[in-house]
Amino acid sequence: MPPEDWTDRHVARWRDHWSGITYDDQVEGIVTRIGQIDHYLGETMKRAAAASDLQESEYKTLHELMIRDTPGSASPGELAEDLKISGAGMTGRLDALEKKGWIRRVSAIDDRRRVIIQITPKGTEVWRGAMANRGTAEDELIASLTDRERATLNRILKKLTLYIESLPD
Amino acid sequence: MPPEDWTDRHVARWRDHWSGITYDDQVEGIVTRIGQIDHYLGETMKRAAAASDLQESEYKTLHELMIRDTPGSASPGELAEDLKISGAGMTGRLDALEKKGWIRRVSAIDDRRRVIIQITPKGTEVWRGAMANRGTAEDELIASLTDRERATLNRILKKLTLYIESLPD
DNA sequence: GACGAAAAATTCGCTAGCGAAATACTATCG
DNA sequence: CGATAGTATTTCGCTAGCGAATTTTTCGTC
Repeated sequence: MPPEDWTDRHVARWRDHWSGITYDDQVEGIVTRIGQIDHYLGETMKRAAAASDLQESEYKTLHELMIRDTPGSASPGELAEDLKISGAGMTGRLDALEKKGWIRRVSAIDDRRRVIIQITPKGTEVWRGAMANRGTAEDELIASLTDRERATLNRILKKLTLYIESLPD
Repeated sequence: MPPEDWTDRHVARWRDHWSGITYDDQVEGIVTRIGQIDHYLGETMKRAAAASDLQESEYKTLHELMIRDTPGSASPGELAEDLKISGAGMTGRLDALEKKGWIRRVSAIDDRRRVIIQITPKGTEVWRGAMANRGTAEDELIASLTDRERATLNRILKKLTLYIESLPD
């Protein structure tokens, strides 16, 4: 008898009590497990951020600003899109980072609607500190898989992400 | 040359610009893809909820209240734990549902600290309507995988969830 | 060149959720 | 039995993020 996780029990409760409502075991299993894992990863990211006295949103924003083809430089709209938050939310995040002196806003030359967000030397230092300090919880989670399982998981997950990315916005 | 998803490009940017910062391609791939997929699933759930004039939080709460060994009956703490939100957040959600007449709060007999949340007939009706109306976006996403890939994905994801569930709280 | 549509960033008013604190209740231990 | 620790729920003050609206600028068409 293989061990059960929370999702197995959730799916069993559906089966036991609501036979009139159609659902697919496998779909529900995948969807629920992805949700559970993502929640855990979110918690580990909050802890990693906190280890450098950052909020998760600060950590994510700095990281997305640095890991790009133009490291340390991006428009608010690009950042919002990559981080999958609204423009209004992005403005709020940037206001907070600007206040702390980690970024600055510069008007774009080629298009006066545009703002360019640039990391400051202080912001770079904060981000590097956070990267050095980020912990190993993700690595440890994925370490519970074999090398082969990791490759397989990435391959299958990528089929899903390619599907999602093929959809119109 | 296999197609690239957003995560491939993200990982490439890391490699191209920050060789001094250690990371593991496979880990980053898995973690990022799970995040992307979960975000998409969240969006589909919001749309499914909206199809029945529900907020996502309302939809999730009603669903968790119904899909349990005691369908339609649970304590706030149990619901909060299963939904992975704080007790304070759970109180807010329940206040909103109670206001709409979809649930009621009953004092527990065996333990006066406890409240029992019970679904009302109206709440059951709303939930059934939402389930009937929930759309097929999840099914369609997972339909991009073969049967074998689905089973494999569930098996590997379950290894991760079992690891997470083995950790102390 | 004029006009309307689209785009970029921000503002505004609102909501969901958080952590800490508060209150009441229950369990355990000496 | 009394004191203490732990538990369940809610309240409180705060924050991040949302959708809609706003303002300015750019683009495309005639």
